[in-house]
Amino acid sequence: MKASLSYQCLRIYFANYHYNPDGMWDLLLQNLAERNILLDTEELAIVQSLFTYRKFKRNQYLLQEGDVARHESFVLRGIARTYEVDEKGKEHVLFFGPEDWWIGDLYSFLSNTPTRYNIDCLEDTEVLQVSKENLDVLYEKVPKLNKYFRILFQNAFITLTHRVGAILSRAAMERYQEFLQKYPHIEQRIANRQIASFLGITPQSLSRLRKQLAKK
Amino acid sequence: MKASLSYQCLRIYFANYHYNPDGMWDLLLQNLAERNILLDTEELAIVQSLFTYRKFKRNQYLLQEGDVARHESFVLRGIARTYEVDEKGKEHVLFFGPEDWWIGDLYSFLSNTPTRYNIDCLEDTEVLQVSKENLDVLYEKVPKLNKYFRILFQNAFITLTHRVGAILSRAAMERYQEFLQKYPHIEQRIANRQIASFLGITPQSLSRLRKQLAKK
DNA sequence: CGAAAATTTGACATGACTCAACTGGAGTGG
DNA sequence: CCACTCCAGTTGAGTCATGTCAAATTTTCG
Repeated sequence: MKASLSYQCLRIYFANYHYNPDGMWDLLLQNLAERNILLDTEELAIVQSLFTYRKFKRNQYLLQEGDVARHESFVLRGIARTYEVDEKGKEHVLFFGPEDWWIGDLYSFLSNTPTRYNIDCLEDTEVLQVSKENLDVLYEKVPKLNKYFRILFQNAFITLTHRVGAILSRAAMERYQEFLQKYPHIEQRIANRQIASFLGITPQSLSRLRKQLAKK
Repeated sequence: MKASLSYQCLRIYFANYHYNPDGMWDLLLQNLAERNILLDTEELAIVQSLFTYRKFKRNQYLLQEGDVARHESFVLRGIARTYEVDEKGKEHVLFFGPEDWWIGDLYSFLSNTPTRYNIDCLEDTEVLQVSKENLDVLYEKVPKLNKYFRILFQNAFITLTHRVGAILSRAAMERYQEFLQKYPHIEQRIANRQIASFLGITPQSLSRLRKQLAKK
């Protein structure tokens, strides 16, 4: 199992000529380091043995409604989105997951129950994935990862709290401007209807907001 | 109906009026235990030395906009609310904090910056508070608390994600019914206008929803 | 280049908001 | 014990932001 896994990773390295094998772990390690989590050689080896590298094409799904989320994914390149489909068939974007972010359905992942969300790729996307079993081993063998994810979830909680506040108390225009200011890099890479969906408005409404902004 | 509710509150009030010092830590320890965090005698002593017990009256503030959040609070009894005031002076409830929950403004707490939120008590409320300095010491001396808060924030993140999904994709009526189902114990203790604010609608709209429900 | 998708625009509908008035219960003081 | 006030909740009428549906236009991508 482990052997074939390594082999597969190796094969993917070569298949993906854009990707530098030596640098594959840099982004994750940097992300850890930014939260003051520094791994020694042994810990790094454990991490490397328990994560799996995967590539997804644009429009390919990482997770589909009804399936159980088997992995959490750290995005190395590209951008994914998590969305929900309502009873009228409309999509509602909950998150964008560009490089250096984690994506997945935590609830499904932890509880082993079918997810209500879909996650697909808005660009060709590369990720490092960890399964629940492996993550449990990781927490066991590298306890400092508890601190890492504690900080990660703390920040996610703060961000989401702010987002709920924005939806509750600010008009669509204000939310759009906040979005532009907060995620300028994402805004340029994704379709307006995705942004509209994230903001909780229709593409038509967003178009009108943009028109108003252009006037000024 | 109203009478029995008042009576119940009264009963609870008297039952807890003379707080039992020996039992003060039970709720927190139980909360830890539910997440498989068990403290030995030494660790318990450390925790007890770094938390502070405080009582607040109904309508009293734990935190006011513009101040820096110096503590995170674990609610032992009563119920608090976190709300934001928009530029028109309207209040928007982000969270209710009944017993067994944590409340505070994490962002202000961690970054040492003035908060945009207010936290006040909807009932007489008792809490255990920890300051940032003490929490840092705690993480240092009782590393397993990283795991505790990691799990806590994980769950908070899941709950908030669900809430954003609900706001984006479901009508007011549906959100209200979800709220009733999810927090039946809270619903009976707080004013409708607080619930309306939490749901992101006006008290008038909520009143109309309730009328519709009653018809059926 | 050409088909499909995304965006924009217009006309109209609607759910939720605002403002204002009314109801009823809780608390207060004469 | 009643009159009075206060406040949450309810109800009604009119308004407004945003949604819906449909069509025109632009952009994307095979």
